Amino acid sequence: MSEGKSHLNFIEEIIEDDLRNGKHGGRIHTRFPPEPNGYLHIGHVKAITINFELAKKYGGKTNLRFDDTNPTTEDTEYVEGIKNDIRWLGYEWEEQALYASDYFEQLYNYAIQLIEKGLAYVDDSTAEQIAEMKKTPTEAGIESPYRSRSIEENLELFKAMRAGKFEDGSRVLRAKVDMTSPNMHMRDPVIYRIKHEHHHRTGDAWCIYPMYDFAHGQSDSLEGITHSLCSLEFTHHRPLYDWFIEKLEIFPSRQIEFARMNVTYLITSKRKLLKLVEEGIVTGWDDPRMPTIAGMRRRGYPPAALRMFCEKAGVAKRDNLIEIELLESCVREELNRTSIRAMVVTDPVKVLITNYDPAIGEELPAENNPEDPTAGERTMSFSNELYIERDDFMEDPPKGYFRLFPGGSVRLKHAYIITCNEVVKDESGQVTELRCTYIPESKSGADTSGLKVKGTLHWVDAKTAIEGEIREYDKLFTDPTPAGHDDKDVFDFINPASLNINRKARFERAVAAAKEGDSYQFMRKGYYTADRDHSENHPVFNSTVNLKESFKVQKA
RNA sequence: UGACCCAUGGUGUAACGGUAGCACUACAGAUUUUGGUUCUGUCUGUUAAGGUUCGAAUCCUUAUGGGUCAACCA
Repeated sequence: MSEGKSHLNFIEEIIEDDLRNGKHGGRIHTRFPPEPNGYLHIGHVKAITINFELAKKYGGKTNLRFDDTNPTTEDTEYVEGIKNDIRWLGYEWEEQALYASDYFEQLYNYAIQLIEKGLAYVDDSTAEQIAEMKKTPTEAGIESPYRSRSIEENLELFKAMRAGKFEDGSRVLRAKVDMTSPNMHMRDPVIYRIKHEHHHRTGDAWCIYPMYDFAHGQSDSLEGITHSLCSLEFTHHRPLYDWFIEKLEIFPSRQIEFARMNVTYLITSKRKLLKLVEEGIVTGWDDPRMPTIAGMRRRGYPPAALRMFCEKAGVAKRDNLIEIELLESCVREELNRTSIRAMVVTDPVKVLITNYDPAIGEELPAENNPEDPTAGERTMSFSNELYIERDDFMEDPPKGYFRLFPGGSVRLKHAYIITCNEVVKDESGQVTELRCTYIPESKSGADTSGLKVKGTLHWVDAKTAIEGEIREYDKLFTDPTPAGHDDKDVFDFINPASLNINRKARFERAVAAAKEGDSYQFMRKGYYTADRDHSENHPVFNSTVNLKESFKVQKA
C-alpha cells in the first residue's frame, strides 16, 4: 500500500540526493549548536526538531554542541538549562554534549596553518579602523597596512597573543581573503581576538578566543557533521565557511540555511526577552507567558505538541509568520487526546436542589477521558448544594442560549437534569442562589425520564469542592508583530491584562492529586496545568489554552 | 549606485513541464450528556509583463515587492 506522496522539504531533497550519490558513504550527521548565553525559545525548538528529526528519519546522528567561543556572555548555568529543555522536548544527543571550547587547541593549530600558508595575519589596527577599512556593501574595502606582514612576524605575534603579551583589543588575527568582495564577511574577517577573561570551561587557559566563523565550520568538520543546518541570516557566512574548509583541507561539512520561524504575538529576541524579565513585566524566564521552552513547559504545552507544531509549520527558505492559532491547535489536539477531564467552576454561583435530601449525598461515576477508555473513571460528590458557572445562567436569555434560565432545564454532566424555579438576588441585583429541582429518574447512565435537554453544565459539590487559584494567561502583546514596527518598540504593545489571577475557583476533589506539570481539561472551559505552586489543599493551575468556542455569551 | 536569498488562498506548506493539494483560520450543517471532540461541506490562491512549449506555479528575461549582509556577538 502506498503511503501517498512524500512531500519532502528542500533539505530532505538535498539529503536524499546525497544518499543516492553515496556521499559520505550514506552517513547523515547533524548538530544543534546553541550558545550557552540564555534560555532556549520557540525559535530554537524549530532548529532542534529539524536537526534531530532529519537525523532520525535518515538513520543518522545528532550532536549537541555548545558554541562557547565568547567567554564574556556564556555560563555553565545555561548549559544545564539547555540540556534539560532538549531532553524535555524528547531528544537525546549522541554520546555526551560537545563544546567548541574542546577544540580550542585544534583551532589554534588551524590558525597557525593558515598563517604558514600566508592566509592570515595579525592586525594592530583598532576595531574602529578595521571597520572603516572594510567600507560598506556598495563600496570596496581597502587593505590594512598590516596585511603584508611576513609569515614569520605573524607567527611570532600570534604566539605572543596566545602567551598573553598583549592587551584586549590591541591586536586581532585576520584571514586574508578579499577586501573588495561584495560579501562583507569575506573582507578579511577577524578570526581571533584577545580577551583576558575567564571561560566557563577552559578557565584561564586562554586569552585569545576564535570568532564564530573560525570555530563553527571547523567544529562541524571535526565532528564529521554532514549537513550543518542553520538559519538564513548565516547565508553570507557560507562562502567563508567553505573557504576555511578548503584552505585547511579538512572534512567538508555542508552548510544549508532555512528560514527561521516567526509566530504571531511572540518575540524571540534574547535581548527583549531578557528585558521583559528584568523589568518585571513577567516573573522570570519560565513565566507561562514567555515563548521560552521553560515558559511553555510551565504553561502546560506538551512537548509532542511543540514537535507537531514545527512539523506542520514546515521548512522552507521564505520569510514566514505563522499564526499562533496553529500552535494552539496542536496543543489542543495533543491535550484532547491525553488529558484527564475535571470539573472546575471558575466563577461560582450557588445552586440549591430543593427536592434533594440535605442529609444525604452520593458519589457519581465520571469518565476521565472520553477519548481514551483506558483512562478509567473517578467519582464526584453530589449533594443538594452545588456550584455552577455564573455564565451558565441568564435571567433573560437571548435565543440560542441553551444553558440555565428561570423555568428552564439543563443536564448536570454525569448527574441529573435540574430545572430552575427561583432566583435569589442581593440588594445590588446580583444573583446569589438558584433554587432548582432535580429529576430523580434522569440520573446519568440510568436515565428513564425520557426528557431531552439542550444544555449540559459542569458543576461541583459545594460541600466538598476545594478552593484554589487559577492563573489565566492571555497574550503578552496586543499586536501580532510587536517587533515589526520601525516607529514603535515591543514594549509599546504590552498587554496590561496578560495575567488574571482568579481566586474564586472551586475545584472538584480529584484535582487535588495533581502533580506539577499535570494537564487537565476543565470541562467546557479549557486546558489547565498544575503549577509548581500547586498543593493538595490549595490547587494552583495555569491556563494552558482555552477550548474552542462556537458560542459566545453576549453580555448585557 | 552592491551582493545574496525569496515570492502559491487570511496563514503556513505541497505540486520537480501535464487535474493547484494538505493543514490552520473563518463560515455552514450532522453527531454529541463538554456550544469540546468527530464527520461533511463552503469561501478564498500561483506578484506582474513578456518569452520557450502542444501544454508553465514550475524553465528563460525583465519589472515589482519582501528579506539579509557593513560586532574584536553567535
